[in-house]
Amino acid sequence: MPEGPELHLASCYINTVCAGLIFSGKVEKSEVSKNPEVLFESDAYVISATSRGKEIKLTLTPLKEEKNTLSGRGRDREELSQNGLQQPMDLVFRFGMSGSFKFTSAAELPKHAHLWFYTKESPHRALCFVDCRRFGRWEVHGTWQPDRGPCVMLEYEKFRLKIPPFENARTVLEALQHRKQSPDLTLSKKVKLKQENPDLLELCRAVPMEVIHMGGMGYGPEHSDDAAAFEEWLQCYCVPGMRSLRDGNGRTIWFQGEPGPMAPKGKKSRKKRSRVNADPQPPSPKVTKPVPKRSSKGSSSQEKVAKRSGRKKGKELVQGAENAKAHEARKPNTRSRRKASASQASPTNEAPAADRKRQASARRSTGAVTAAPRSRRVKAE
DNA sequence: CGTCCACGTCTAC
DNA sequence: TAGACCTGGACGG
Repeated sequence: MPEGPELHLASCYINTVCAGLIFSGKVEKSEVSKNPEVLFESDAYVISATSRGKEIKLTLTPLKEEKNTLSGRGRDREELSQNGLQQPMDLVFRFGMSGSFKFTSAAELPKHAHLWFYTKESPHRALCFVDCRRFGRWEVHGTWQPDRGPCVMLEYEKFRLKIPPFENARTVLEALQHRKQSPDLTLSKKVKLKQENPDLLELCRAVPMEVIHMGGMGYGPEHSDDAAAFEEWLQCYCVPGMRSLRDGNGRTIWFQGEPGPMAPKGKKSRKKRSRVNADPQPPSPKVTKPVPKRSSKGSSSQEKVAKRSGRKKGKELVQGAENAKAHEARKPNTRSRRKASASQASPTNEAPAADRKRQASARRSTGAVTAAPRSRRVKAE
């Protein structure tokens, strides 16, 4: 699943489950995937992972002792050294909207597995790239995509754009003038100061870091325990009482309080199917009374999940003062999104299967961070 | 059953 | 800067 902290968690997951494990044989790809074949084969190899922003890199490293006999046939020359040994290989993945890694029994590969690596042991297990919507990509001999921004978490010192959404540049830049630090501080001291006195930029890192330190696999399909904890952690995204707006790209931005002077005006209803939504009411400028942080204390976690499951559509997109009412009215009808998952279909068979329920749309925190007004209040989102 | 929506890129106009 | 690329859950009728 695809956001910064999640990609990083996926790399941690891979390194954890693959620690000390020997993989063997060929790398297999589903029929339906349009991504490239991975022409790697080794009798014994190990897998490790690293992440950078929204990319993850797997490194397949054959063990030294290997005497490769047959596997070179028909393969690209560059894959093999002169003595026929399989060379190490990097694969770079992007997760699209629904990618993830799972480590499972090889006999029962997950539905929507599109690339998998077998362990040498018997019975075999497999590390699988699973991607229901198939927006995910991988590149053989991949490198970090050169024109991507730096990693918010691991390359913080390079991540200094300082541009909150819906604020105009002048305001942002002028505010930063007042935070000037002595120019003779070292970079690391500047970074330390920022950590101790977090501003929006610092929180762009701190928030994903919180997700990482939550442990587990965060959110995503079929991790109900983790997902409940994650939803409890969310302070803005899909939280009743918070507001949302669509930006110029049709992306829903969640925030608390005023959207800022450059907020998109209500006009721009969604492309194509917008007739129904042709917003009769202009966006209410009223500030929603903020839901107190952790106000749900005392209710059961199931209730909390249900409370957050209301969907926003049409004129509800801009949630103003009436939101609390609407939310209350909706509450009795909202279904829990938690559903058990069941069957295990063949990974090469992508026929629609109604018997498998997944949660492809868990909550996220990104909007909360990006749309947050500047101040400590950000922290409450 | 049909419509809307979702954690992201890509590329064709 | 619109679509395109996909599946499947939630919801409305």
